[in-house]
Amino acid sequence: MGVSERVVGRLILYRRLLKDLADEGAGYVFSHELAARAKSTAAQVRRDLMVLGYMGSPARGYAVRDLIAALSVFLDAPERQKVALVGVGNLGRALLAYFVGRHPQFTIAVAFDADPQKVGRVVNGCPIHAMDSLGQVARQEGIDLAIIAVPAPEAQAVAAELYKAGIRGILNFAPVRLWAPEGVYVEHLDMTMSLGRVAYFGRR
Amino acid sequence: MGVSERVVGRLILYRRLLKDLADEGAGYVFSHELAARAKSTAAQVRRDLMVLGYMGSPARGYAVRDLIAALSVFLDAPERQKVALVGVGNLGRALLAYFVGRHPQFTIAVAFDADPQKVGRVVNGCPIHAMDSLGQVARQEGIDLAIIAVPAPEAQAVAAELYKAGIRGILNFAPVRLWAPEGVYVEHLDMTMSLGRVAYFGRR
DNA sequence: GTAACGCTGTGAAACTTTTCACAAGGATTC
DNA sequence: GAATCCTTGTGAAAAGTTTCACAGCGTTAC
Repeated sequence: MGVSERVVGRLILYRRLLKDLADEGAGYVFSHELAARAKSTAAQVRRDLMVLGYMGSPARGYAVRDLIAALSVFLDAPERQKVALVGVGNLGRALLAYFVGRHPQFTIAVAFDADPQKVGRVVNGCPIHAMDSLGQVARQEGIDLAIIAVPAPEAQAVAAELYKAGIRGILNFAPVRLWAPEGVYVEHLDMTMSLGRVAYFGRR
Repeated sequence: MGVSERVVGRLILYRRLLKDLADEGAGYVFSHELAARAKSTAAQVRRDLMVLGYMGSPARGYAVRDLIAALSVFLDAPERQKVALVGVGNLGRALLAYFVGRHPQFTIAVAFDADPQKVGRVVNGCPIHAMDSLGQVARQEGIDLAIIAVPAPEAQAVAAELYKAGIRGILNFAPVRLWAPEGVYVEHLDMTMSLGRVAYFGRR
């Protein structure tokens, strides 16, 4: 029973929307309401939620709290996952600020940078280590996931070090298609490609 | 003849890979070589390239220079497209540094921020205007596209202003699903969703 | 009670995307 | 020049994803 990347992405979105609903005090929600917030369709929402096993009531819809709980059981690891950030340039610092605190299921536990000036500092509560200690520190800290925010030419070498350190997933911001061994999941977040697409479709 | 988002994304990737190949001095390339670099398959590459009308030689493959040219005719606007950045926080500054210079087909012509401290400054060659001048300045400068890098609660209001100013495409970094009018293309680049997916698939 | 309503869960249809498989054809070798 | 090789372009099959459509049901109205 493998769930596709698309479905998982939407489930993550639904959970966020449901948290907004909970904050607004909603107790129940219908698939078409969730769909309106997700800019999707009711049928799509119901189909996606099938993978959870959780069932809504035909008359009241989904209990917001319970559905959030079911989504969290499905999406989250039993324990908080530790993330390493590699590359503390402009983008890396922005990512630290963006992720720190906001997401209880992740901790950016350590960062790495090649610049000796940055090594030893603590940014947003995250200590910066030397790049050549990557493997050792990552193993020692029990890091599960990594975010790569280094220049394109260095990304593949960084990834190789991460694989050796036993990392299981990578979020790659460098505009390079990374090779990954069996069993490691890599997501490429290619901002240049995204802007290119906006430019293409933005003129019909 | 509508080309899908996925195909356009891969064409953008192929052009980047072909530029690398050109820099390495390659004159011709086979579909399976391009596929290896794109972490894809030869059949996929050939199918994607069909939309260009450009044809390779059965014996030599694709002429690198010519294929780059055909891709550029397909992907790029006739004139350089002007982009506005809205929100010059940590992420906005990182995006300015990331995009400026590197992409001849775009210019980040102006930026906007709500903080009066930042208004009037020039970051990476890009002048920062007040948020309430958004509509006026965007029209005046003839802005085609926008990048939204403001906090989530402000994103929809910013988008509404951009629509009024006649923008045609948006790249949205805020974790909010934006509503868009007919004819405007919005791409959601949701970093939290991406990290969530890495966390999910990174443990099988 | 009973009827009416409008929802969920889900088979099946429709549509989209990827992969297969092969005819056609240049280049190279003999 | 004929044979061989390995490629491209593309119909057709396969796989994947979304949408349709409706049976079944809890709730509310009367």
